[in-house]
Amino acid sequence: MISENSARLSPHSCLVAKARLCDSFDDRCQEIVEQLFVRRLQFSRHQTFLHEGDEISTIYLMCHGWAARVIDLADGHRQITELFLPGDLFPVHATMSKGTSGDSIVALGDCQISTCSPEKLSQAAVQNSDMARTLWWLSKRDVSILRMWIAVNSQYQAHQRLAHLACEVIYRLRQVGLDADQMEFPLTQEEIGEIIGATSVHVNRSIKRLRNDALLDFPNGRIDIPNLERLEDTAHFDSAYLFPN
Amino acid sequence: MISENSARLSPHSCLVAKARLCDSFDDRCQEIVEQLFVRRLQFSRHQTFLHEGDEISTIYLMCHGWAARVIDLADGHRQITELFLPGDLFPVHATMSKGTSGDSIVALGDCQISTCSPEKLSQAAVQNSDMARTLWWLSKRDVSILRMWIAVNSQYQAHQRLAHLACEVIYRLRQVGLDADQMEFPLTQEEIGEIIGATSVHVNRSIKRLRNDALLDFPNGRIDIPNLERLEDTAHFDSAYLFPN
DNA sequence: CGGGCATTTGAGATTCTTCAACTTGCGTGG
DNA sequence: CCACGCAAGTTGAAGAATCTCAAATGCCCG
Repeated sequence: MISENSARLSPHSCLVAKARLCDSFDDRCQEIVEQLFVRRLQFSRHQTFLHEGDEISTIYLMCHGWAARVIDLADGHRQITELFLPGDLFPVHATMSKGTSGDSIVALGDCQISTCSPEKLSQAAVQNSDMARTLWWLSKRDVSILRMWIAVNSQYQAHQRLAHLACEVIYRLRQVGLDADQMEFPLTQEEIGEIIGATSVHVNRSIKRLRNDALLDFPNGRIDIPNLERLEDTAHFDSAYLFPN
Repeated sequence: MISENSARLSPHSCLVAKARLCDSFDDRCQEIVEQLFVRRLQFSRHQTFLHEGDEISTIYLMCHGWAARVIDLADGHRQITELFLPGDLFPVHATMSKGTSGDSIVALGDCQISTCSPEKLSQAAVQNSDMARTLWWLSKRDVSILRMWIAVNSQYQAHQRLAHLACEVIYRLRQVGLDADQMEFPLTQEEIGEIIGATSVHVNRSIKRLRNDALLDFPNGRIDIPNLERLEDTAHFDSAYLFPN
């Protein structure tokens, strides 16, 4: 699919675009990243990067595709707690802190990723404090998103949560130079429900409502936002938590 | 009040108790913490540690009392995204990454804290990689809690969310050697609602339900759990996400 | 063509919110 | 000591949001 090509970047350019938002990330850091993340891998939909309980032995850099961190609750409910888009490095904490994973990370569609061992990245962070600060900045941004998800999922109604998610995805992709209009949107309504905390039936009705208001639609596995500004209004979306500067 | 004394620890012992759970935290790290966190401060209920938009210039170590990180959403809703209990260090990310705060941190009751400048702590982390790894571990644990809050708030019903919160508080206090039974429980029903994402009316009815089932009550501003095991069952609580080892 | 997965729709039950009123405890000033 | 006010807890009733169960439709792919 030709239009897909524009969404396929060089292995590091997407991370670099994001990390450039962090003051500490300089040319030297970019060199380090380019030297460390050389191995390439592919994952296909539903393949897991990491199983719950696994010892974490790889740091991933998403180059193309989406993945999700999933918590399986004891009563059978599932919750997606993190979305990994192109340019995202994960799991960031495993760089500097050994341990097993408490939850799993699964591919939401076909993914191209680049990898590095925690040891090498950790060594780079110990030797270069700008690199260490960049990792802290990446983690801080991830945490900021987690906190916003708590707030949005706890306080907003389903159609607002959905609108907020859509806005976040748009902005996060823009930060790494991608355009959501021209990419696949790989989430099923079931999976959207596992993000915003709603059943797939209710997600379906929330989409219907936003579609009727000409705010949001998902035609042909893509996302369509006729009027982003109005969508942001209904979601009370403020991009500050994504550190857009 | 005499029974309160048992909840008042030496400035560092609570953090140390928690950090000892992290492999990297050794005697040298303990020395560093004790040398750095010397300044003492008091905060009283509703005082703010940090306003939204403030430049972060202090790292806090909670010695006694509770605080909360609060997001004020654009539509007037408020959400507590983090609870700071004795032994908690915050904001951890500010140690290694400068910037302004996206949300505020407020005292939920009278607090005794110890402080340190981000510069000094950051310097210690750059010079001593065990210290750096300890900070990463503390952050990883905080993030693990954030993810669980997303899952619980998104998937469970109000009485389960309340039960889960109660279990978490019990276990977190135990990790630093405190006993919730013998401490004040400083949250109003309104504030509980801002944590679990429910109105204070609904919180009240959820408490009533758990009280009727002899699972949980809040008599005289304290917490009473007649049967922790049964409370954990209704909350589907599994303490693994608190890294209890 | 058929099977499987995702989407869509309907109807009824449950959870949660809203609004309003009433109660309780507690400190403060007269 | 009492009166008052205020914050927090409690309760009722109506309505909105969400879930559950069930069925129908659409669509891709072998």
